[in-house]
Amino acid sequence: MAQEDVFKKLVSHCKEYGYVFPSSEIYDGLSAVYDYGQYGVELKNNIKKYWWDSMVLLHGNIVGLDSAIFMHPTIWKASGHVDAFNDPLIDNKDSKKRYRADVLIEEHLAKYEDKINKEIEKAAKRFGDAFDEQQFRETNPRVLENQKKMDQLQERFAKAMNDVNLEELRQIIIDNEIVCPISGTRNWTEVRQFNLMFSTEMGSTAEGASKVFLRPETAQGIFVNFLNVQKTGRMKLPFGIAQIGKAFRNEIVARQFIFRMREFEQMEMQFFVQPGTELDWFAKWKEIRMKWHQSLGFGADNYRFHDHTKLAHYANAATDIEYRFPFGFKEVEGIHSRTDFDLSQHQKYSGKKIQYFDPEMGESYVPYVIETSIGVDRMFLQVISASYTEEILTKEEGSSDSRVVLKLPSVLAPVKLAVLPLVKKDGLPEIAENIVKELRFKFNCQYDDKDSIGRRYRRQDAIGTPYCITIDHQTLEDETVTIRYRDSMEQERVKIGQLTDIIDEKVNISTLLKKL
RNA sequence: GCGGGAGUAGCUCAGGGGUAGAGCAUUAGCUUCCCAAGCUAAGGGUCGCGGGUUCGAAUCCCGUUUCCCGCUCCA
Repeated sequence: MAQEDVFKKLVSHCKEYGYVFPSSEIYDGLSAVYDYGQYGVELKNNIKKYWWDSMVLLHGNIVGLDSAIFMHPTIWKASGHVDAFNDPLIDNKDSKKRYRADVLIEEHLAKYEDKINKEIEKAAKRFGDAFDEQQFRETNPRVLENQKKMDQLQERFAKAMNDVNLEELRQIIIDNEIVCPISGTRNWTEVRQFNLMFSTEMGSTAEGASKVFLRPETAQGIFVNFLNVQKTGRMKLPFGIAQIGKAFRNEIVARQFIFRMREFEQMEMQFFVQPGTELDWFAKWKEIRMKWHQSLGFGADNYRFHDHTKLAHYANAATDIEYRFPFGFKEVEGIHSRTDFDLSQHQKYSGKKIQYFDPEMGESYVPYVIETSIGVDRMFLQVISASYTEEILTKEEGSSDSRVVLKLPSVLAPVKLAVLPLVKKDGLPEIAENIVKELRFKFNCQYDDKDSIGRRYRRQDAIGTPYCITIDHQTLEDETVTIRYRDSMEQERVKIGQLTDIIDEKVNISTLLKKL
């Protein structure tokens, strides 16, 4: 089956079995927003718990934080989000290409510059040593003409950008007869602004309200709390701060199910280190994080690093951990060496000294930062697409049969076990109910006595329940039950009294953590 | 934004002017059988939305909207 079809089936499986629903579905949905259903939320919580414990529980020098989604607007000035991601975009209707309107105009300005320079070059050749560039610039009519046009355009462009006047930007493009480099036409759409960040009003009255942004990343909440955590926790470098939380981005297109959503959840850890040691720590965190992913057993071949050659303005090294999704290798987690960019920016904008006094070196400095940032939803998609399996089974008499099973790691599975009376009589349901009453304190359990036992097994397979406990007539005699394993479909007979220990050993999160 | 495809039951789809259908799923009961599809019954739909043509529209026409795929952007 084509991978694309597998993905489609996975998406509808998620909806049909209570993992992921399209948001606001009864009102025709809301593009690129999804809700997690009864099993989805359990799986998501388990993923978050596994990440949190691997960071905060296992590292004495990493602590947690839960900073607010609303933050002071200046934070986004300092981080560069306000200026760097506010591009005015324009489309050419013929070539269907989209451009940044400001870039088109800047390129046009550069053309005037080129023309002037060419004039000067020509003149320089002609006049030889006697050439006076300054005088030439001031007197040559063609240079003056171009210079004047350029200055006027520059002025008009700067004003339009400052005023965020999108209509004026379009008018500039039209007036200067700027054409699409591909189609060569001037058939332009309106200029539209794509804001990365969602904004809202803070303050209940219209007059007193001020604009605040919904955070586009959790990282800044960590940076602005650096001093609070460092001082109150008496933290010594190197140390880390971890946070799980929602973030919001106005993506231009948002697609591929929960891979790219407008509202999503991040698990970020910012690790503060001594300047100069950051690349060693970068390498170390690459290794740690890859190990975390691979501990889930989805196959080492399905992961790779994608090192960035083009770095963001704040980074001096960056890599992605990519997973082989049904639609190709895609980023799940980013690891960035962010230098001291963020803390320095906040130091500058807030006017507060954000530094660490290093007792060994006897001096203060702005720490460097290694960031690990993983998308919860992408991780969810990784887990579920690695687990989704369609199997053809051959029965003993030769007929074939199929099943859909989510082979989720037991530790992450939403429902750990189902307790099933083989038949709905002879006191078997009562025994099953008693077992559920006992086990529900430790595990997410289900009881089911509807339909044939085979159907009930298949239902549990579809939601990824790793263990089914079946109560049969032998139970009445010797207090044993069978455990049926989801992946192998094999069964094992055990004492009722042993169930807690047997299951706990398999589903306890520490089983995974010990592998790290 | 452009191009293409699609909206009929929870899911997969049929029906192309004349009473809204099937399979699976769901619920209740029967059956008691260790790996789906045994029996009986029930519930569930203003056929995406709005307008038009018509005695009559899920069906024809116009508009609109949502979703999916591709392109443009992505710290």
